[in-house]
This record gives sequence, structure tokens and C-alpha cells, in this order.
Amino acid sequence: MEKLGKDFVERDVVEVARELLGCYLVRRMGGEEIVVQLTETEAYRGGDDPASHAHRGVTPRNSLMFGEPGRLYVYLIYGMHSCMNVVTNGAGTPGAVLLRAARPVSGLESIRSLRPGVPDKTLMNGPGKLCQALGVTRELNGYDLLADPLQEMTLWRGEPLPYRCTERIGISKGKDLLWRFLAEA
DNA sequence: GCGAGGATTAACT
DNA sequence: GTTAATCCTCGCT
Repeated sequence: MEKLGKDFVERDVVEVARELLGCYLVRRMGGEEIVVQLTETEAYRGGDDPASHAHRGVTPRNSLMFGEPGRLYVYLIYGMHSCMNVVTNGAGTPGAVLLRAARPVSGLESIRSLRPGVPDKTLMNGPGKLCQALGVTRELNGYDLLADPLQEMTLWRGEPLPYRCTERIGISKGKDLLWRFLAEA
């Protein structure tokens, strides 16, 4: 398997979101290793995208979306849930891919211990749940996935999966853009 | 099985 | 003060 590099995330966010489906995300924490395969993503651009955090220019929260591609953008939503994004594009063009859902490949026991009492079917079928299942918190905000200095998290190329496009979820503007990518089965 | 409503923090107007 | 890229519980069918 091949690690994703800067050339992968430096492209347009919609393209990156589509190709991230089927890719593998490896999470290491204290000796434990968790591997999952991404099955659902959404693209957020900015400027021309009214649903994006970056729509109204740079603010303290969203400044990562304007920065280096390949970084992790983690934020808190509705007071209790974290969402994780991969920053894309580059040099002044904001963009980020929201990771919405994934399928466990290995390290299932570690995932279960992070989400006690949760049935396997709903372990990672939503953005907040995915963060919880992988132990991702705002401490990892701004983490560089490409340099990966601490070996905390890496992205690996996978097989392309059949997918379909739909409206993005939970937003009130920009619903005409079909920027949610969902892997079939 | 379904839909409605509440939780709870941070950032922006 | 209001809203937000969500999830879980509870009540009813």
C-alpha cells in the first residue's frame, strides 16, 4: 500500500473527497493500532460555498482551511460532538473534506473500548461517532498528516469504491451542490 | 420502527 | 443572543 502525499491533497477539494472513498486511515495511540476504510465524505470549499466555515473569510476557528493542505481540521459542533476534516487545495484557496463514516478493518477491540456499549453497526456511521471511535479530539486540530511527526495518524491509498453523490447533511445553505460522496455497501 | 426534541460549547453578529 | 458540517433518548405506533 502507498501513503497519500502532498500531490493527493493539493488538488480541488471535490476531487479529493471523491477519491478518499476506499482509502485507509491508520490511527496509532499508545501502542494500539486502528485501521479503517473511509466510506463517506463531504467536500467544503469556501468563497463560492455558502455552507462552508470558510465562506465569510478567515476567522480564528477556520484559519486552518486556508493553510497547508494535508492538515487535520477538528472542531466542536452542537456543543458535544467533534468533526474531523482533511484540509485540501493550497495557497490561499480554502477547502476541507469532512470525514463522515468508515468501516473497521482492524483494531476493532480498541474501537469498541472507545465506544463502550455501542453495537458494531453504529460504531462509526456519522462524523461525531467516527471521531469518538478513533479517539480524535480537538487536541489533534492542525495535526500534519503528511509529515506525521508523532505517527498518530496516516492516510493510505485504497481501492476505488463504487459511490453515489447526494446533498450534504445538516446544512441550511448550499444544498444544490451534490458534494457528499457515499460508498455503496 | 418512527419522529420529535434536547443536550451543550464556541464562534460570530 | 443566536446558530451550528450532530447524536441520543424518549414517547408513540
